[in-house]
Amino acid sequence: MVEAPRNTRQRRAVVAILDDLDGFASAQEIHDILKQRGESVGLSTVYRSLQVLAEAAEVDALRNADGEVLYRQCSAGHHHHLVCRACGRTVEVEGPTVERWADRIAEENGFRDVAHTLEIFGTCDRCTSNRDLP
Amino acid sequence: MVEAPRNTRQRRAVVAILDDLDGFASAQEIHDILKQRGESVGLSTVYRSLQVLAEAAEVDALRNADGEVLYRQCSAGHHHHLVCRACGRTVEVEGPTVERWADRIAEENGFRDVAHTLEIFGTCDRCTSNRDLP
DNA sequence: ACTCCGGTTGAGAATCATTGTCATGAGGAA
DNA sequence: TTCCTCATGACAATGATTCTCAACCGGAGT
Repeated sequence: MVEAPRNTRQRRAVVAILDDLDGFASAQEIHDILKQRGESVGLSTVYRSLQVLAEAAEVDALRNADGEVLYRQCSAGHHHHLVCRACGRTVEVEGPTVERWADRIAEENGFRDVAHTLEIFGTCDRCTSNRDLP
Repeated sequence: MVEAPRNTRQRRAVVAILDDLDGFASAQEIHDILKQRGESVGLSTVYRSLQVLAEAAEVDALRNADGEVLYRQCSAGHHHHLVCRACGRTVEVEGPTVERWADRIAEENGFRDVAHTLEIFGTCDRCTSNRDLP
């Protein structure tokens, strides 16, 4: 039988941050924000909490171009992301055509246990207009 | 003016490996193969060569689930990959519909300098039948 | 409210891919 | 061949992430 995770201050704090943020953020960024808010949580615990949440599909995880893992609280169901490289602001998008296409391609080539990654990166309008400021 | 890269034994050796392999491989794997073949090349040099080749778009690079960067000599032009998680064997695929979809989504949301990542992972038929061998 | 058990925490060490350093080596143009 | 550079490679350094393990605390039972 699987044990329900305990309701600790630390895990609540991490979830609260994810609630507030609207874009993707790294574990280290979340750790910093927690420190700023005065409800410090150990870095290891931040990583562990995010892992658990990601496995439970309560948050989405993806890698940026530098290979860092970013996390975000998302709506349920399979979807993809349009992510601002600069600020992490994110738009959730659906691509039912893409899903079918990917599965068909995989099947045609005899691949099993298929998964796919699809993310769109760009610079959002806000960050574009904030260029070259002092 | 841009200098042409020098034609060194080490770079030739790395390219030769990429020629032989048909799937994606990590820098460390390529380094190991070079060592096995007796034409040892420093690990730093393997990394540098692959970086240069990737920037020149002579090889494609992607990250596996563990965050490792994998390299492969691919055909020219924009395309995506169906990659075997177990052996790295790869099928190049095109998805013109996906490209247009991604660009349209980004534009509709005011994002600039758009790029996208799309990879399909699975277990290929060979690796599926090789399961559970001694 | 008290106890106790086992999951949870956190400071620091460890891991591991990747990058930086810099003295030495070797393309290749003249 | 000479010489100027860029390239190489052994090694150190980086940085995100994971591991370790003793101390801690949530919460179920009493």
